Amino acid sequence: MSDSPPPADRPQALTAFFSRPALAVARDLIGARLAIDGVGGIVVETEAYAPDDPASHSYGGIRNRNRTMFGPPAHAYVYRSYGIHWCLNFVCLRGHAVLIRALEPQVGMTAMAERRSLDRQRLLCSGPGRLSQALGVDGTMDGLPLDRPPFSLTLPTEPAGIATGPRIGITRAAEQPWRFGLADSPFLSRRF
DNA sequence: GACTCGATTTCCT
DNA sequence: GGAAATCGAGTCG
Repeated sequence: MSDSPPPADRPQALTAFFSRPALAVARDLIGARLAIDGVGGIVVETEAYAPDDPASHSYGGIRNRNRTMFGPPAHAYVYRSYGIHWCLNFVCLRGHAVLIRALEPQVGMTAMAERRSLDRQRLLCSGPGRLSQALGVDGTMDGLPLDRPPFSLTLPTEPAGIATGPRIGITRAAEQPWRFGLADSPFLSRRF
């Protein structure tokens, strides 16, 4: 056990964390530290999507595009939005997923600025499409496990002051307050 | 701050 | 074949 003890505890903890409904996971992810290839920051905004939710990709059953949402928890679900942007989600219970909408940049900000052709921190990751561009997320990361590189995910140790509100950019079930975030963070895609 | 437009994939008819 | 889509940048006022 002295050579290279595989930290079997961490991945299990991550799997357990994500083996819950998206609503619970989305709330508890606020304050987590996410990095991809050493580029990332603090999660400040999420949204929950569930199988019985008309706004969710998983609504209506399994399809080619949403296959990953029905796979094992603690994996990435990446899809293209409006044909232009990539969006990063984390798979929870079967058919549940959490959309990562905004980060507070902390590490690798040079790489982010380069990918985004921007230097203003506030705009680096304040939105799902921007975040994906800044972190280099694309379709090849769909289905990758979150407990191994290039992903690095550290769960929050203490509860944060969480604000809730209606989700953004959807037409069905738009009234559900399934958006979560740090109310006073300047890095939100939109204020609550 | 509000509005318009771009550009691609997926799914339904 | 066509509409809708978990958006962002640019423009106008």
